[in-house]
Amino acid sequence: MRRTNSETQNGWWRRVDSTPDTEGFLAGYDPRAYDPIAVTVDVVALTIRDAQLQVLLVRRGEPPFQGSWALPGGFVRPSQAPDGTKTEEDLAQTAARELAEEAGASLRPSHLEQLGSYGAPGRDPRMRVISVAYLAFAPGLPEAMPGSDAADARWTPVNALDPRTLAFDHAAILADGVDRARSKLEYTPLATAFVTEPFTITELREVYETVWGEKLHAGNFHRKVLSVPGFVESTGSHTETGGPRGGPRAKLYRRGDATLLHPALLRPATEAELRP
Amino acid sequence: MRRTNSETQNGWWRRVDSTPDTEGFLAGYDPRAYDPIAVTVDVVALTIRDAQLQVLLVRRGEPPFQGSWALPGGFVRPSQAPDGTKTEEDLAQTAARELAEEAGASLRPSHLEQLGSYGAPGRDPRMRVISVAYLAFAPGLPEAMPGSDAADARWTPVNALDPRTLAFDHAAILADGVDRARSKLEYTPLATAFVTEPFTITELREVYETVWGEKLHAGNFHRKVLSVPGFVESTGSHTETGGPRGGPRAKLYRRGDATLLHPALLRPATEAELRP
DNA sequence: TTAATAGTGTCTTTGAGACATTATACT
DNA sequence: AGTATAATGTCTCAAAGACACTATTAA
Repeated sequence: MRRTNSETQNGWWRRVDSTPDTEGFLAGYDPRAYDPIAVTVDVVALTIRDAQLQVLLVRRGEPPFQGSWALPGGFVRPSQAPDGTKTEEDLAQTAARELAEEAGASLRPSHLEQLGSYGAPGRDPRMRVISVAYLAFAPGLPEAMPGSDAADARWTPVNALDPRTLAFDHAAILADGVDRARSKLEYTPLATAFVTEPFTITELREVYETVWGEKLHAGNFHRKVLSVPGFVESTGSHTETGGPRGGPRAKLYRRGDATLLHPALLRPATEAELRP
Repeated sequence: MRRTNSETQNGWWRRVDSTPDTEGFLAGYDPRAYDPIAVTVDVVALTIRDAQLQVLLVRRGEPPFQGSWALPGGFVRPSQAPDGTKTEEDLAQTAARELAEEAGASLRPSHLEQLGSYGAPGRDPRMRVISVAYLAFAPGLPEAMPGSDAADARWTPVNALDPRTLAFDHAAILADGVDRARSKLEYTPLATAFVTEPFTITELREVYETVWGEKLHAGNFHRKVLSVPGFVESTGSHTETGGPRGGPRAKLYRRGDATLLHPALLRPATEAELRP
């Protein structure tokens, strides 16, 4: 149906004032007379800790799904509060704010992108809720979770997670987020979002190995990364020491200016992914 | 902020009943006391007609943006209407329905995927509106638009379109949709969604040339398509006649069973796309 | 001294692209 | 006949991957 027709035809969004000027149009809506739709923003925040891909989860303190773990998120603030305060906020800003409030201001994701929206009827038992999911990459924090607005938030290894323990359809959202991360490593330099600068080529390779879940050939990976224009750029310095079990000191790099990798770092195609 | 906290802390979604059981929780919301957020679904429907990439647009009959062209779309139906009717509908179903109602039931997109959500404050002057955009591919229809629910709907060449004539932020949504289509042709067999079966390799090449906007080498393209497992499969038959200006009759193919192209059909990298 | 690691060298295979060639069918 | 097109062949170059090798550092 056309938006302009739906307003008058089915009464969902009723036009009280029938004059076609904009003023009357704006005043004519009375959506409060009908069942509302809520919009939330949920965040799949990924990091690498202890050589594992981990996701930030918060424990729900109230029903529904009380006691279950869930993705951090919250309702989108409407444009006007009951007290008249204007709080205009973009969806991405909402995602960043939710993340900071859940995990503490110290969690500054180095990458944040929209993942997709989830709006199946019944995904929230209370009402129709459309959730706009965001995907965040953060470098691994050596310390534990900093002081946080949410008492019960923690990083959880994705592999050691029973999907059935997640609230709502968050298991599906998480799976989509991990899929997105895996494929984005192929043709974007986003692996650098998981490490802190400066970093070594080996650290970068460990990002790929952790997210993809497979060992890569160190020598070939090294040469390949350096051959992609703009992926990384040298800092000119080395690590202070060699590895914990020996080996020469590694050269240090920072992020390059490329937005796409060309040629890409393709993972070997799995037959199962190519065919249904 | 955590979802469970936001409900009590800032009063956006007020809990009237403080007992923590689910029943009380469900009854406790009173979102009608606050400014609502509306959710719409808009569709970027692309096809190829007259060797041009075209998008389906509808003319708005009412303000805002009265007289402007817009993407087909409409409000998402809440789970319960005022008369008590339950209308449970998925977001993708909503997109398909909007498309059918705008362009007539004959428009059956051969591909429909979610493109992204657009929720910047002020993108709709009436109220806060979150739009979930979908991307649809349809084979070119030789006839004009069939009898339709919307009187003023038409296919428009994307290139000959002044973005300023589009309502809301639909120019940005359209640009994102075209970008997505261009890159999806590289690593998925979705070019076949723009043609009707059976098709020739030349028809498939014309899809790539039209969407990418550049000529491809016919011979190399031919060999490449046939070398990708599962992209197309032969029907064993030929076209009835040769081309309008001569040439042998072409073999006919149908879609294969691949979901990803391996190896992919990469377009030559533009330097401007790799660097900022 | 032993072992592990960073980084480089070499070879093979695959694939992309430029270009040529053959066969077919329309005007 | 002349021309356009479908389909295939050939050659070159780039890149991925397997493997080897050297240099450097920690235990």
